[in-house]
Amino acid sequence: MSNPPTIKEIAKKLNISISTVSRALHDHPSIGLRTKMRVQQLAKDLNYEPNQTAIFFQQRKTFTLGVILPELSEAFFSSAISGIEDTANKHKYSVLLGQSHDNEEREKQIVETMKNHRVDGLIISIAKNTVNYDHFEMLKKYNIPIVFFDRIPNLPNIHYVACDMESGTIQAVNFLLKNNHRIIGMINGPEKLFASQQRVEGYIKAMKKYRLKFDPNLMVASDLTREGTETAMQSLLSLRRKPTAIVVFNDYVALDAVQYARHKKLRINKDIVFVSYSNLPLSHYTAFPPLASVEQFPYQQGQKATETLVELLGKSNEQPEATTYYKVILESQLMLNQNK
Amino acid sequence: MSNPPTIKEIAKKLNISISTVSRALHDHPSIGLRTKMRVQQLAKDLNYEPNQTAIFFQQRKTFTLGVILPELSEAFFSSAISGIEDTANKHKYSVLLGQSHDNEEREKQIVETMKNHRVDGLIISIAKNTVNYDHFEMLKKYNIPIVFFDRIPNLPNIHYVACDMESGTIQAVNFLLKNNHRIIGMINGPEKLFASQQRVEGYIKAMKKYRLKFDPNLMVASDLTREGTETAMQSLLSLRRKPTAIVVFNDYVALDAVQYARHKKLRINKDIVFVSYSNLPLSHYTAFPPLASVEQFPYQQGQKATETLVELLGKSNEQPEATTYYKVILESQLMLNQNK
DNA sequence: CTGTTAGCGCGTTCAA
DNA sequence: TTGAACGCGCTAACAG
Repeated sequence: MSNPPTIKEIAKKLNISISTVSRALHDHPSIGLRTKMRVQQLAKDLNYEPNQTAIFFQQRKTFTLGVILPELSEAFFSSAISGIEDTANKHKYSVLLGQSHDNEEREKQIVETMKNHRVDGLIISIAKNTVNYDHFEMLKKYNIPIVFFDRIPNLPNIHYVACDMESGTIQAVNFLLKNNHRIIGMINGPEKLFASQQRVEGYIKAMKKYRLKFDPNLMVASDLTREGTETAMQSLLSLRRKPTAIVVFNDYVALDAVQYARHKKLRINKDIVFVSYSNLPLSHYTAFPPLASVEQFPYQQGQKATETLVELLGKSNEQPEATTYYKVILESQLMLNQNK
Repeated sequence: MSNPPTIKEIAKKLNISISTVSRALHDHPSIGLRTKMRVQQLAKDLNYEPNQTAIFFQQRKTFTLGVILPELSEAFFSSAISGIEDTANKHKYSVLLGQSHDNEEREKQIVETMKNHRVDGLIISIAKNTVNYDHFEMLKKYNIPIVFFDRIPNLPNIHYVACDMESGTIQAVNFLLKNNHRIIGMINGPEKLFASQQRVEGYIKAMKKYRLKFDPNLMVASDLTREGTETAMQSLLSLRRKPTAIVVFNDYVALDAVQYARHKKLRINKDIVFVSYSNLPLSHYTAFPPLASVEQFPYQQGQKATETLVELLGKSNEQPEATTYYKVILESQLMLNQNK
C-alpha cells in the first residue's frame, strides 16, 4: 500500500463510517469524544493527509492565485512577485506563476492555462504590446476576478493597483527646473500604457506651472528596446533646442540612453542630466546612474494587489455581484541617487 | 447557468451518453464521425473547457511543478525562476511558487503545502541554514521527486543540478596569482553549503599548484549578512600577512566587503582587489565591481533542473523504481568585469 | 451522536 | 459504435 491513506481506509480500520471520520478530523462539535480521539490518533499514525486535489475539486476552490508577469528576471517584477508571494502565503493562498515575455499570444495561452487550473483569481501586469483584451474579459464569465498592477489595460471596469506616475513626474520635472534646466526632454514608453500617459500629463503640468511652453519635439517614445531608445536619443540630440536634461521611462531605458550619450561624447551630469523611474533597485550602485529616480515600490504594489484580490475573493462569497471596482493608487516618490 | 459547461450538459443536450461525449472530445477512434462532429461543434459553441481540477483529481497528476527558492527578489534566483518557468511551460507544466526567505520553518511549511497541492515534482534551492532534511525525505514516500539546484543539501541519494564552483575558484585564484598576488584571502559562505566546500577545495588546489602554503587565517566565513561580512573583513584586514586580494562568496557579499574596505580608506583595485562569484548580473554596471566574477548561469541551472525533473516524471510511469540519481554539473566560468 | 446517500466532473472498464 | 456503471476522495444534506 504505497498510496497515501484516505479517510475511507481509516473508516474501515475503525469500523465506522466515512463521514464520521471526516467530521472527527474537522473537530465537528457533534462527535463523540472517544471516537474523535481514536480517529485523530489513527490519522496521525497513518500519517494521513487530506488529498487537496479532491477537496479543490469538490469545493470548487483551489486557494491558488495566478500571477502573470512580463519578465521574472527584471528587478521590478521580481520584487513584485516577492511581495505577492509573501502576501498570498500569509493568507493561505498559493501562487501559480507565468511569464508572458511581453508576448500577447503567450499571455493569452497562460491565462487559458490558469483558467483551466481553476485559480481563484489572477494578478496580472500586462505585456507591453497587448492590444486585445478578450482573454481578460472572458474570465468574467467564469467569475475569476483579476487585479491588474503597474501595467494596466485600458478597460473601463477593472480592479487595479498602480503608482501615480503623474505626481512622480511632476516631482522629477520640478527637480530639474529647480536645477536650472529649461529644455527638458522625455523618453516615454509605449503610448498604450496608462503609465506613459500619466508621465505626459505630469510633464505638461509641471512645465505649465513654470509658464514654460510645451515643445512636442522634446517628447519621444521608445519601445523599450535598446534600438528604440537609441532612436529616441538620436532624435532628441538632433534638435536645435537640444535638451540639457532628459526624463527617461525607466532605469533600463536610462542605462541605454546614458550609454548612447557617452558614446556621443557627452559628459553625463555635465552636458546632460538624466532622471528616471526606478525599475532597478540597484541603480545606486551604478557608475553613471540617473541623478534621481521615481520610486514605484514594486514590492508594495505586489502586496497591495494581492491583498485586494484576497479581499475580493472573500467578498464574492457574500455578495453575488460586486459592482465596485478597486483602484488602489500608491504615491510614487522621487529619490535622489547620490553616488557615494 | 453561470457555471461552466460540463460533458454532462453536452450529453443531455445531444441526448447521448456522457461517455460518448468524453470519447468524441478525445478523438477516440471508435466513434461515429457524425456524433463526433456534433459533439465537438456544441462543445465549441458552449465554450466548453474540461475542468482540470476534476482531471487532476482523477488522474492523480496535476502537471504542476513546485518551486521553492530562498528569495525571489535576488537576481540570481529571479533568473533561475525565469529559466524554470520557461522550461516548464515548454513541457506543458505549470509552476507553483514559494519562497523560504532562508527560513527552515517556512521552507518546511511550503513543502507541506506543495505536497498537499499534489505537485508532480519539486525544484528546490534550500534555505541557507536548513539542517534538518526530514521534510525532503518525507516526500519520497509520496513519490514526489525533487531536483535540487545551486544550494544542495548534504544528502546521499538526490538529484541535483549545480555549477562546479571548484573549477571556477581555481580559475579565480589562478587569475589573481598571475596578477602577482600572493596573499589571497577568501570570504566564504556557510560551511554547510556544498558550494562553500567546493570553494575551499578550489582555493587549496590552486594554491598548491603554485607551491604556496595554505594559511588558514586567510580563510574566513560570512553568514552572508552585512554584519557577518564586516566581521570577516575585519579579521582579514587585521592579519599581519594582510591579503592584497580577496575572493568573496558572491557579489552581494562583495558589495558589502568593498564598502567596508573603502570605509577603511583602502583604494579598491590598488590597495586591495576583489574577485567574486556572480549572483548579480548587473555587477558590470557597478561603480566598484569586483575585478572578475565566477559566473554560475542561473537561468541555465533553472532550465537544466526543470528538464531533469520533467524527464524524471516521464520515467516514473515506466519503471516503478528509478535507482539512478541525476547529478548535472555545469561549468562555472570566470568573467572579467571591465568597467567601461 | 452517527450512518447512509448523493454528487462534484471526468475517464474507463464492461456490456451491449 | 454506443451506453451504463463505477470510482477517484471528500463534504454535506438528510435520517435515524
